[in-house]
Amino acid sequence: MQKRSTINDVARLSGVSKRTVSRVINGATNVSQTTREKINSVIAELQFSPDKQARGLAANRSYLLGLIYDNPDAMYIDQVQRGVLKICSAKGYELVVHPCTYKNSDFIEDCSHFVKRSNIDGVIILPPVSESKELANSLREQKIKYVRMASVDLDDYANMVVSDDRAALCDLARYLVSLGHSNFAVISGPKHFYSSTERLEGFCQTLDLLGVDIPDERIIEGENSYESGIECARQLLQIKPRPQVIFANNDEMAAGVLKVAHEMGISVPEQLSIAGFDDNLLAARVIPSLTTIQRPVSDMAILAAKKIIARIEGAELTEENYLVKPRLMIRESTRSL
Amino acid sequence: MQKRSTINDVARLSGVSKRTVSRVINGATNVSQTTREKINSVIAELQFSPDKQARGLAANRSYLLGLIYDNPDAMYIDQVQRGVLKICSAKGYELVVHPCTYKNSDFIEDCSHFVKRSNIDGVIILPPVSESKELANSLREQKIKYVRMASVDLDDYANMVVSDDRAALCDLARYLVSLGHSNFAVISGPKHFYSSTERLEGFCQTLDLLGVDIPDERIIEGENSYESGIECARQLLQIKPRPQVIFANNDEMAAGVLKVAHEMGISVPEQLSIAGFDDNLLAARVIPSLTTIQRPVSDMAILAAKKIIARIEGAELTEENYLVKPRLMIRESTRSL
DNA sequence: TTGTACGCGTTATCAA
DNA sequence: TTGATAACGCGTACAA
Repeated sequence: MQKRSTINDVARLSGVSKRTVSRVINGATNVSQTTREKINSVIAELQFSPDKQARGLAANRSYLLGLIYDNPDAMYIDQVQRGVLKICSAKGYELVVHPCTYKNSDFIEDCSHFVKRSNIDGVIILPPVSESKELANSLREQKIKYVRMASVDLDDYANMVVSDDRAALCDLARYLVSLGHSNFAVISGPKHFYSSTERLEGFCQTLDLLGVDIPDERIIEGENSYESGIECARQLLQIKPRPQVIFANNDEMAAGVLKVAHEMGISVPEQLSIAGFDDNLLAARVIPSLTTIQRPVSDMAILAAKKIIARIEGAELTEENYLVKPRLMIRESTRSL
Repeated sequence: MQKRSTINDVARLSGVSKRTVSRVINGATNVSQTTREKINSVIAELQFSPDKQARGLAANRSYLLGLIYDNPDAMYIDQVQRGVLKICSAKGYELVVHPCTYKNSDFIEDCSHFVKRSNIDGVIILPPVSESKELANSLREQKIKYVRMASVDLDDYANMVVSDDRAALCDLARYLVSLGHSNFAVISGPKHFYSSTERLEGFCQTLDLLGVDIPDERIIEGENSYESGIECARQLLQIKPRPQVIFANNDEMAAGVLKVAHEMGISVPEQLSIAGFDDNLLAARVIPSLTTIQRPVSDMAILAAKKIIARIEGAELTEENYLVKPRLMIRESTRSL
């Protein structure tokens, strides 16, 4: 295996200076058609590609994108990674991952240390970490570009890709009411997440519009885990009259509800309808399969990657469409009365 | 925010040449105690840390580790990533991910292009891609160090971290026989994966030792997907006499079996015991929860990261323990007669 | 439109 | 034990 060819080789074989080669590589316009063609053919022949390190050192860029997240849902992460990579590897960037622990007290420090030592040009932040104002501030101070994926519009649109959870929950509420239900209960997500509030409000307000009320004691706060879903379900299912529908803030908790219903001999969906959120691996696999809401994760990831690269490369961002709408997936766990 | 301090700043403030600072940074021994201390204090004061790009350019290293995989199981990927990161970020490396598509004809080319353009110092390869001899060869030609995670020992031990699936399946077979079963069926994985063969053989040979035979028509080949599990289960469950136990090569397929049993009114585990492999998200969540085999994924990932870094840094690898053994997880889907 | 020359922040050779 | 100084491969003022 011979050594990699450099810009100097290309220059020499093309009979021009490396400055001109550099121009061609970086797509400068002021190069004559003929020399450009000559250079390109030599580049192709040598299979030359510029060295990232050297390039980064000279231009103060690393061609590395970061991904910061703390999400228990691995499926989500995987989809995001693949989506982002589709764009960024096509544009010559690599993706450096950084899972973190939101709850740790040194979380901000940990992330800002990461962006510093990794030298990334920009970073995409996933929910729920993306909701952290402190992290965004810290990144801004470090002059590092970021894009946050979230369920609420909590920053300049240039820094956001948001999924309209609220709208999706309106759809779900309408669907459930159309099934004839009026006796609802909710296991919400942790209140300190904006996404939980968005979903809860979208659901309740729509029910309210349709003339359905949920008493306060039938809305309890879970922790988005399977175990928490079990615990909350136990509480809700002993209220009289027993709820006919339970909406859980995510599929993990909905799976917990399913488990409890099974234990208690309550048949789903005959005696109880259950709906979740995420459409994760579980949703289609459990018995009965879960009615849930699917976020267009891949689309969001692609959008986020495009945005962060555009910003790194100094493109002007038009007020483009940065909002995506999740989709209701109707399966077996919900039924009409 | 001021500019980052460089090795020159450190040298100037310490009153030495930057060559000496470089020595201290890289832990060379031939520096006097006093100058070393002086330099270290200046480094601490300036919060200096060497720039990765420059370092890479000079030393022909990137301090980047790659992760190549094509695995449908996102949980597995996530665990591996976190495990690897635990080690590599502690040692000053970042992790660059590269999901790929094994089946594509340009798969080898795609991966080798990745290692070329990303400039990674070494790469960890996950199953099933890790079984590809072609990929390993291609990497070797490119003089790039790699570590393969797999179920079989198919390379020099320095390049491998292997999980002893065969041994785990012996355990499972013994357990199931101890339950009193003798009427078995298997949904194996694709035959072209070594892991499928390892598991199948480990299972069947142990049964054989225990005096239990599985007729050929009760061993069929699945594709490791949920849908494939359903299809195979339909086939197996209409054989007379109906199998009392089905082992599926992974949990996804086992979940498919569960689904079919439910459809056919066969109660699990009363009339049918089911076992899977992976202990993925599904296993503990489905009803009844799945008896399965858990790989110590995190341990393997950590081991792989340690190995690849040791090799990059030229450490001598002793014939250390590179074999880990998966663990039988007994849950609700299996029962004695 | 093209080229010269220098800088980016390190490591490494060689001499002192 | 230390220090000039040359790479490393590329981008970019500035000049032509």
